[in-house]
Amino acid sequence: MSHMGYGRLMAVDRAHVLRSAAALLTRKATATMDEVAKAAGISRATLHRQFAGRDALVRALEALGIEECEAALDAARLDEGPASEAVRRLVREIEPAAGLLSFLYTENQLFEGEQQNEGWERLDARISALFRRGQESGEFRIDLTPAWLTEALFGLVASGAWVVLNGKVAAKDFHHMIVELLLGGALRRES
Amino acid sequence: MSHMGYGRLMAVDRAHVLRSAAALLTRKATATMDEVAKAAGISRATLHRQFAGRDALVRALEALGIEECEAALDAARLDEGPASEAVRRLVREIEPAAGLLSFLYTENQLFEGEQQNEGWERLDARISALFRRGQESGEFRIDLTPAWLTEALFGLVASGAWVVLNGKVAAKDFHHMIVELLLGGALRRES
DNA sequence: CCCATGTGAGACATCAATGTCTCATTCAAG
DNA sequence: CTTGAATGAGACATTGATGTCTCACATGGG
Repeated sequence: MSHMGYGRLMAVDRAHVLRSAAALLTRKATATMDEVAKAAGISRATLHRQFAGRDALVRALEALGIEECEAALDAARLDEGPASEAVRRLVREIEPAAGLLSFLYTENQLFEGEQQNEGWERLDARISALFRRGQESGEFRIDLTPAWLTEALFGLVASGAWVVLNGKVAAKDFHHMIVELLLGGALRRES
Repeated sequence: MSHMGYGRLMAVDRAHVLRSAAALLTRKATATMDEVAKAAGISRATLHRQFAGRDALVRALEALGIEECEAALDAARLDEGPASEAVRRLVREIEPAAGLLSFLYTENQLFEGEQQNEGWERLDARISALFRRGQESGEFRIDLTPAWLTEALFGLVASGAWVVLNGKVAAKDFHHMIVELLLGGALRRES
C-alpha cells in the first residue's frame, strides 16, 4: 500500500473509468455494464469492484457532474462584473461538462426517487442568484423568473451538447449559440 | 358499437391508453408495462393485446408525438405573417404535446437505432424553414443557424414542460417564458 | 525467488420485466 | 336465453442484465 491510496499494482484509474463511462453513456444511455467496462478498457469484474452496481456508477457520475459544475461556477466568478459577462464565463466553463450533463439530464431516475442529490439545489441556487442579480442591476428582464432562466440554461446546454454530438452544428459554435440565444434571443436587434 | 370499428363489447380506447401512458411516462420514464396498464385502467394482458410490447408502445407514443407536432405546425400556419408571430403560434399549438415531447426527448433509444422515424426530419425541416424565412426577412439574426434554433425550440419546450411538472413555474407562464426567451433572450431591451 | 495484490475471464445464480398462455367472467347483440 | 367477443386475473416460461463467485495470471515489492 505504501503511502498512496492505491495498491502496489497499478490500480484502475477511477477517474478514467468515470470519464469513459460518461463518454459512452452520453452517446448510448442504455449501455450495459459490460459495454461500460469494455469502453474503459477493463473487465466487468473490475468495474464492479469499483462501483457496486449500475446504480452506484450512475450516482458517481451524478456526483462527478455536480462537482464539475460547481468547479465551473467557481471558475466563472458569478459575483464579479456584469451578470451577462458572468453568464458568458459560466457557459464557457461548463462546456467541458456539457456531455455529462446532457446524460444526467435524461437520466430521470435521478429525480424520481425520494432522495436526490442536494447538489442540484445548490447549483440551482447559485445560478438563480446570478440571474436575480442581473435583474436587480437592470441587465436582465424581470418577466422571466430566475428559476426558469436557470432551467433554460441547463436545457440549452444539454441541447447544445446533443446537436454537437450529432454533427448538426460545429463544436466551436457551442459557446456562441448558447450564450447568444440565452441572452439575446433569436430576434434581430433593432439598433 | 355496432357499425363502428370496434366489436360488440366496449373495446379498449387505444387513444386513451396512449394518453395515460404518455402522462405516466412523462412523470416516470421507467414505469413498467404493469404500471402503464394500471394507469390506463386496464390489465396488462389487454395492454399487451394492443401493443405487442414496450417497444411497440414507445413507438406508438413516438408516432403520436410526431402526429400532434405536425398537427400543431399545420394549425400554426408557419408560412403566414411575420416569422416571430408564427413562432408564437407554434409554441401555443405545441404546448398540449409538450409533456409527451419531453418524454420522447429523453427516450434516447429512439435515436440510437439505425432506423428512426423520419417524422422528426420532416418536423425539423418545417421548423428550420420557418427560422430561415425569418432570417431572410430580416426578423431573425443570422448568426444562429436554423438547425440550432430548431433544436433549441424543442429543448426549451421540453425544459418548460419539466419545470411546470415540478411546480417551479406556473403552467400559465409556459407560452410566455418559452417564446420570450427564444425570441427576445434574457437581456433587457435598451429601448 | 516468493508472496501478496489486483486483475481478467468465465461460470453461475439471481432478479425483474417481459412475453405467452389459459380460463373464468362480463357484456352486448341477436 | 344463448352466443360471441373482449377483458381481467393469474400462472408460467423467457430473456437480458446484474450481482457473485472462483481461479489463473501478471506484476511489483520484499
